[in-house]
Amino acid sequence: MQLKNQVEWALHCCSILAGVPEGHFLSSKALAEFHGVPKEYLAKALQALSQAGLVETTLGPSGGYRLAKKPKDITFLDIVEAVEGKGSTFVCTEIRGNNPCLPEGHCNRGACAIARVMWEADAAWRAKLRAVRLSDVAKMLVEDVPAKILGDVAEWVRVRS
Amino acid sequence: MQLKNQVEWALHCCSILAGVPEGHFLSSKALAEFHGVPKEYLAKALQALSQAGLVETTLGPSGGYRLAKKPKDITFLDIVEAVEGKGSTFVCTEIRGNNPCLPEGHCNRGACAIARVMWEADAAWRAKLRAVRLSDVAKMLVEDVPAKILGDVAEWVRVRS
DNA sequence: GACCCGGTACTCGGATATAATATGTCCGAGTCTGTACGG
DNA sequence: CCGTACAGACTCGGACATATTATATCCGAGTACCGGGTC
Repeated sequence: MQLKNQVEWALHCCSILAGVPEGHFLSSKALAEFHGVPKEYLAKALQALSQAGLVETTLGPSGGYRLAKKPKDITFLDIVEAVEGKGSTFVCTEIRGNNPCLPEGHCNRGACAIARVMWEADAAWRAKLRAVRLSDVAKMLVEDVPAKILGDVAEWVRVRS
Repeated sequence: MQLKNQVEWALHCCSILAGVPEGHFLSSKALAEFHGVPKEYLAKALQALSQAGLVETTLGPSGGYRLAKKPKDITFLDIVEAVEGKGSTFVCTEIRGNNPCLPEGHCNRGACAIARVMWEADAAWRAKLRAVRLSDVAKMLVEDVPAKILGDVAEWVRVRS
């Protein structure tokens, strides 16, 4: 099991979009160039974000994407679920129903014990992702990345938006 | 992203193997019949468990599988990792390195902020799985499943092992 | 009667096809911008 | 000089191929059991 690359791309793109000046948009082409990934394919990830209502789009020259909410109101989980879907990582196919020892017409009450455990773990994963907001990334970057580079990136975004 | 069906099968199989009488084995054929899944394919999941050292095998008539450790010493994480691999669900491809604003020869120190968050969530997921042991499943089943059925299953296993 | 030996049937393990999904690419519909023209 | 209409170019969005992974299946190597033969 492995998350799609698009998840990583979407997260990085949102992190960049958070720095787009008010009222401006950043095109998928610019985002693709910035991250060094195929433009056409990255567009699919951005589409998913758009359908999830996380980003807004505009067509035409100087069009592109921008966040639809404030960075404070977008969680990692929002982005991950937009790309990967909201379904649980574990799906119970109820194979316990094939148990030959079950009496005819037996009906299992509630979820099976194994599924419960797996779903709990899944919930813990999602809880961790829900706890981190896009605004938190900005703070981390300030600590990690030299101010000079941060400034250059901001300038690069400003020019392309 | 979705876990393989084999994970579910492996968990259920281990839960059954925990009830095999001391010194006996249960064949993949029996496990497949019990769960109503293709025998040959289930064997792959059991192979993974075997390679991970979770189960022991014997060939020949009355051969098959049995747990290599006590149910108390086998966690859900052990089983999941045996089938899915130990790799993180999130892989960082370091696309930040493609950032055009980076000075020549710039070397990123430490993991990128986004990867750190994703890995933390992954760790939380694994921690939940590590906290549940195979022996806990037996307790849950006692609460969920009528004693009559539990007894029938134990008898079924005894006959086939 | 006890021991040894060989055949048989059953087991696991890895190598091999098929289906589903993730990855990557392409083209068309729509719209904003910039310019040229007319008032 | 200002407003308007139009052409162009750029955007997103979905439809279309390819690569990788998951699913399912098959066959061979190896071993424990069982029966017969021998001491």
